[in-house]
Amino acid sequence: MTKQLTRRGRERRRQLLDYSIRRFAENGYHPTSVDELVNGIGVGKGVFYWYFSSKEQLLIEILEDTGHDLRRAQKQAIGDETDPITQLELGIRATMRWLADHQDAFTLFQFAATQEAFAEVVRTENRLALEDTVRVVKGFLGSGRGTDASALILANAIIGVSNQLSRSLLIEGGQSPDVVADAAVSFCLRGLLGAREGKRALARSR
Amino acid sequence: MTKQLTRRGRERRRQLLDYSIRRFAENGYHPTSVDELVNGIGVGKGVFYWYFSSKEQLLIEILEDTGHDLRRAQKQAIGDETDPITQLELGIRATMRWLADHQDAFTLFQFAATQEAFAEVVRTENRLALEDTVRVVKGFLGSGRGTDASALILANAIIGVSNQLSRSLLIEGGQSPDVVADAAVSFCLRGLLGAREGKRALARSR
Amino acid sequence: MTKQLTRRGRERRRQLLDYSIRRFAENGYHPTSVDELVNGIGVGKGVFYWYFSSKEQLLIEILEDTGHDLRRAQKQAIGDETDPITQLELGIRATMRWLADHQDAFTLFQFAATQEAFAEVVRTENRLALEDTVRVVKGFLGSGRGTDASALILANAIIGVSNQLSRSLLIEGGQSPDVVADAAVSFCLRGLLGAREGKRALARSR
Amino acid sequence: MTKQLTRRGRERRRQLLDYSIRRFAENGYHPTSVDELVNGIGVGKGVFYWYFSSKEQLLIEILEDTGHDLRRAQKQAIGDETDPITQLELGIRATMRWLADHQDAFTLFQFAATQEAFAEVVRTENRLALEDTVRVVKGFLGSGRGTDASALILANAIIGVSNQLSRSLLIEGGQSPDVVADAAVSFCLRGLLGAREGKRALARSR
DNA sequence: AATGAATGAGCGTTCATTCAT
DNA sequence: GATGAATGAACGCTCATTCAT
Repeated sequence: MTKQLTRRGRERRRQLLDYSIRRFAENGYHPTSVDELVNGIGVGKGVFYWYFSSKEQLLIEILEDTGHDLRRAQKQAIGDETDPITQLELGIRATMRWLADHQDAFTLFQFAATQEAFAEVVRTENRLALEDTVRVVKGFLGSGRGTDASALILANAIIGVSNQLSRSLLIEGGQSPDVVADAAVSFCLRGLLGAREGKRALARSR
Repeated sequence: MTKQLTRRGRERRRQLLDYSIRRFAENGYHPTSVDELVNGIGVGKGVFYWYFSSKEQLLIEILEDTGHDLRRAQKQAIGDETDPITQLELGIRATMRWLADHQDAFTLFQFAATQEAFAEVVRTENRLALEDTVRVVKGFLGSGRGTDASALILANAIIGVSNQLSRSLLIEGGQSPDVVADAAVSFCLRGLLGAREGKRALARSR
Repeated sequence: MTKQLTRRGRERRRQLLDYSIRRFAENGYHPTSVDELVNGIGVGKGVFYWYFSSKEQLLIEILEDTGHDLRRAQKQAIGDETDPITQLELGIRATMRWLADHQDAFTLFQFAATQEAFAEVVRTENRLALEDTVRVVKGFLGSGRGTDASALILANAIIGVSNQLSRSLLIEGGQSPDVVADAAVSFCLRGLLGAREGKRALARSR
Repeated sequence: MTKQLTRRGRERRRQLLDYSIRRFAENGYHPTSVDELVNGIGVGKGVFYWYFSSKEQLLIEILEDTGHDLRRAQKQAIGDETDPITQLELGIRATMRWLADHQDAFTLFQFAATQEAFAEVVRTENRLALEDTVRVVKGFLGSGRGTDASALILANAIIGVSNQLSRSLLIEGGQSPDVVADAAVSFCLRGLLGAREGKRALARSR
């Protein structure tokens, strides 16, 4: 299916991906023309279509690559840690560091989420990220009544806090990933601990 | 500056705004042409340029209108309530209800945030929303050392939770605004209460 | 369905049709770009797409217009003549005159017949032309066994002779439509008369 | 001039010719890219330009090859037959059989006749085919006043009948070459015989 | 206020051809 | 002989915007 590329081919492809991510994020996907991409790199227009079947497909591949890379970074950070609280903390820290290094990709996801053409990919990537978080949250909550619904809500809340803090403090506020991570971790842990207390209190009262 | 419009003129303008919001959200700002907008409404091309100086200006006006409307809804919900916790709860509930009714506008903000051309407006609107939230959070924290930095972080966390839960549970999950608001409120309150405890403990220890 | 055009609009459309017919025939459909067409007429490129949805659709409309016009000319020439032989002669003469005046259209049909994209239209137009001819031939043969198959063959033979003579003598040979028509008529009539004799002889022998 | 090829080279070239004839006929000359040709065969792009100097030159060679092959088939069918009527019949039968086997090539000629770039080759091939037919017709008419003009007309009529019947009955109608040939032969012979009668009557009357 | 027509720069994409390996 | 990569002009088409009526 995928074309077999020589080493030189793989480098060219990577170069196009990286440059496109940057320009799409800086200037917007639609306002950035294929012409601009190839001129920026200094190659002929045909090169683009040798490596990507269309501009749309390029962004799709960027989103997939990128989502995969973030999840990989999170998994690697957690390693074989078994305590859910530590897992959460390690995951959030890894996420902040990754977002600090890949702000452009983050912007592209935000954009792609608003376009029908990319909705499918974004949904898939979001689902995968959510599943990972849900898993950690469930480890934390233990099993019991209402765990599934609670875990989904809490996982979303955690992702919301992380994204918003990363955007406002890290990207716009220029703070360091670790400081931002501290803030996110402590807010989320309080939210989570309270949720577990609530669940236990509910269980005792029955 | 602003053109003086007849009643009929004001209705036409409103019609164009509403239809554009819907189409921009469904189909994307760039992929939706002015042609499509005027054809969809059934008027000639000139009409569009009678009411808006450009397509770009149209989206700017949408964003401003919309941001203003959300803040108005929040203020109205809070009314003259003075307890910060209740203020926060009323604000989050109003936000959820507004987002449920204006999902398209929400999508447009998300899109506009990624485009240089609209970054200024979005930043302004976000700043205003943040300031409102910060004010409530400060009321809650009381005054003291580190309040400003803490309030900014907490306000962002609250906004992050609200947005993410609205997106995933309300828009995609199809749940009712009030149920989603419950979840957001309880997560945020735990985060906030914990933060106040922490601050007090810190104060005592000095 | 079809856009309502002002008088000026109708004239522009006609101008585009006529110029395209000429350029497509002289230079080929594919080698002639939309740019060339609009530059040749001295209008902007958008004008083309105001009147035609695509270059392909333009040729389809040319073929339909043209086929309709030829049949109209033939019908008008035959008028209320009732003798089949005279009908045939009048039809062939009208055809030759029309082909002399519309050599470009003739070329376009020949081209379109070879392209999958236009095959449908060409088939339809050919069928209509053939049906008209078959009708005349049947009038000539009378009814009887094998008339249908014979009429189809004879009608095709007549069309083949007319087309080939028009191409080689009229278009390339530069002879007058009436002289070429004489040749076509006499060859076809001999072929037809012989066919009727044959049919009668066959009938008598039974 | 022509490159000296190894056996393998000759086979590759033949493979390219055959595949191109098919694709050009099915899909059109212009819409079929060199890329498609080499991918269809499974070779690299360079191979094409090793054997043919350009896509245009490829079609020219196809037309020449093909025209030569048809005339060869006709000559072989006639052999050393001396009776003009039998010659004509054998020629038409051979033509029908050849056309049945080479419908794609027939389509390509029809296409090429409409393109300035190939007009020269097509004219040459048509002239050669016409000369062969004229020779047979002259043999039939004998010599005398007006023979040349008559022969040209009759030869064209014969070719027109053959081509049209082949197209409509053989290719579209799916009938057998021999049945179609019967129809063409009998129509043409009646046309020819009548022409000879006419010429003799004319001669007697002087 | 409103329309239909027009503009023309610019877009995503294709493709015949070339060339280093 | 053959390949994968590259070129860049050209193509069909779109679209924000303007304008005469």
